[in-house]
Amino acid sequence: MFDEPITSYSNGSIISHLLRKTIHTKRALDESHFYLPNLAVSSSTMADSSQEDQSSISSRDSAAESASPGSHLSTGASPEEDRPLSDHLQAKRARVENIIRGMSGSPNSRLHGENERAESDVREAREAYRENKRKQRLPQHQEHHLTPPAPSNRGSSGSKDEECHKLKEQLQSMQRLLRQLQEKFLQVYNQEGTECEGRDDTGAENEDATTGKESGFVFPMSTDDESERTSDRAKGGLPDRAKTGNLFLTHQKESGNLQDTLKHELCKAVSESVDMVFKKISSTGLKQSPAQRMCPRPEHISVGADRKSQEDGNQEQSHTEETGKPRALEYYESTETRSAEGQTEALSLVVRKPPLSQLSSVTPTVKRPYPLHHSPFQFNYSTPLHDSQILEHLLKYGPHTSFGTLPCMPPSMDRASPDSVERPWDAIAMRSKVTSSHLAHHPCPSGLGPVTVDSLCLPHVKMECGDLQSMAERNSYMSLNIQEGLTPNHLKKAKLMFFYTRYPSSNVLKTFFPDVKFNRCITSQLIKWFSNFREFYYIQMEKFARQAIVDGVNNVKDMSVSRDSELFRALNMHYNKANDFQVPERFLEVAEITLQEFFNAISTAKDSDPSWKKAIYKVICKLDSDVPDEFKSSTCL
DNA sequence: TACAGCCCTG
DNA sequence: CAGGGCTGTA
Repeated sequence: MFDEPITSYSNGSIISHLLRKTIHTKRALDESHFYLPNLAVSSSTMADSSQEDQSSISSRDSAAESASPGSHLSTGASPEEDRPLSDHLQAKRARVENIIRGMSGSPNSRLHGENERAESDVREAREAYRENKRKQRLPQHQEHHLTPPAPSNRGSSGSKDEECHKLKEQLQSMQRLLRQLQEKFLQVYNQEGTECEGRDDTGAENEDATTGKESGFVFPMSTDDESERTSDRAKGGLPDRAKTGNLFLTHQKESGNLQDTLKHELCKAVSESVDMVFKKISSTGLKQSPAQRMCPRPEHISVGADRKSQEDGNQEQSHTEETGKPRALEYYESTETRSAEGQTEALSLVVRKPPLSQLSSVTPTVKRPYPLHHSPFQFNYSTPLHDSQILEHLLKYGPHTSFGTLPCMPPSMDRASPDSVERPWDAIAMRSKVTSSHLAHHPCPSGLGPVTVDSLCLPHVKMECGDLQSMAERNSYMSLNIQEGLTPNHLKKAKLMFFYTRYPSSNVLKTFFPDVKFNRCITSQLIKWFSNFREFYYIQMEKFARQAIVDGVNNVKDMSVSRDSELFRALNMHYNKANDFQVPERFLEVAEITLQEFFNAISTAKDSDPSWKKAIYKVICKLDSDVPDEFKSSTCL
């Protein structure tokens, strides 16, 4: 039954696979193949994931990253490949049991209605289900290169042992539930089989050939495409059957419908059970040191390879399934269902939530050998503070939903960036940069178009749906109210103020940046800005003055500055790039005076004096005019 | 000594 | 645009 490379299937597809196989063999299955002696794999996997957190995170991280996990898994060169196949199967079975258990808490689950045998377990699962409702669909974390040593060997804490024990028990109960589910499924199927007489074999094979290919390896999550198909079947199922005209078709539809429904439930349950496990583990991990909290390598490392291997076996299916599938769902699939052979437990599918200090060691090294369009966003990186809320929201409701429901998010911030492109992995690198340095000190509100992105130092960062970028912008918006730093809007405002004042005093700055919490650093930065503005200004003046002299201009009166002149265009481009500000006439006058000063100085060879410009500066600094009061408003821009 | 401002550099 | 060095000034 398991002689085919089942290990290359994803954890999601394994469910379909098991079901399909179960049907196909019609109870010929020996339970002992399925039900393995102990839970050593899964429990040790659990222990290992947390335990590795304690001991060898950084080294293993780097090793995992450099080891190109994709090829590692797809080629089957892993040492785990040599492990008894039963280990994987058992672990996966445990995982499925976990899923089934989660389903038992779902009101929609009717296929496995009575679970008296595992009543207490079900209750526990329900509680866990409720507990983790809010965290469902978190990206999962897989550990493919685990080498599971005994937790006690490395002195894991007692609470962790306890957690592992609990999880072990849960897994056992889930195994039982899975068996029940399989039996149920078989019952239903065989009922239909007898009804449909000799069709059974054909139907089973057909199931294998069609349904299996069609949806057996991905979760039929309620995408438009899939739900449409499902509802079609639901609509057509019973009536068709009554017609008896096409019993074969009827049977197919019903099985497909049932299977779809079942898989849909399983799909939901996967997220929930994974979240449940993660929650348990993370709660344990919080007691550890920051370094220990570092989780094993993120799941996405293997995703590309997994996907590839999966597609190798199910190319037609993948193509048909993926068209019209929301990105978010694809992402979940990619993380959930495309695990490879080492994937043993939901436990290891953990979202890392290290403290900020861990960011630099986590994010920059991530590589992703993954088709660009397959992963809309990555949330495996750390999620401090409100980011985590945003991520949670995204994970719960998908990337296309509004953030308006988030209490901390003004509804207006919900729009996605227009220039978003699918570059999820760049987004990873972006995030570390943004979080570690720029967002904190240079929050950047949107509204400046490309400037915004550049100012955030995100020139190569493109995010599908604008999720991450808009997230960054939301960060900026929120910071805008805190005003612990200067924003690009402040810079823009300062540049416009330069049209009035070239040498603003500290008091002027404080007056005209009332929304800025001034300290020595901020003041220096603002002063530096104006210093830079002046620098550019004078450089332009000198350049044009010299050019005029080269061009043979003799009379200083020929040196004028109008809105048509090149000099003005250069200055306007610098200080008023958007050209949405009417430059005051006074600035033209000052510019003209400055240009003439330079012209005179250069024509009289004063520029031989190293400090010849100082005299000009002395003149120009007296030409400042008052900045309009409109600039005092913090919302003027 | 502290600070503002300029210059140079990246 | 920012950082750092340098200079002039109070």
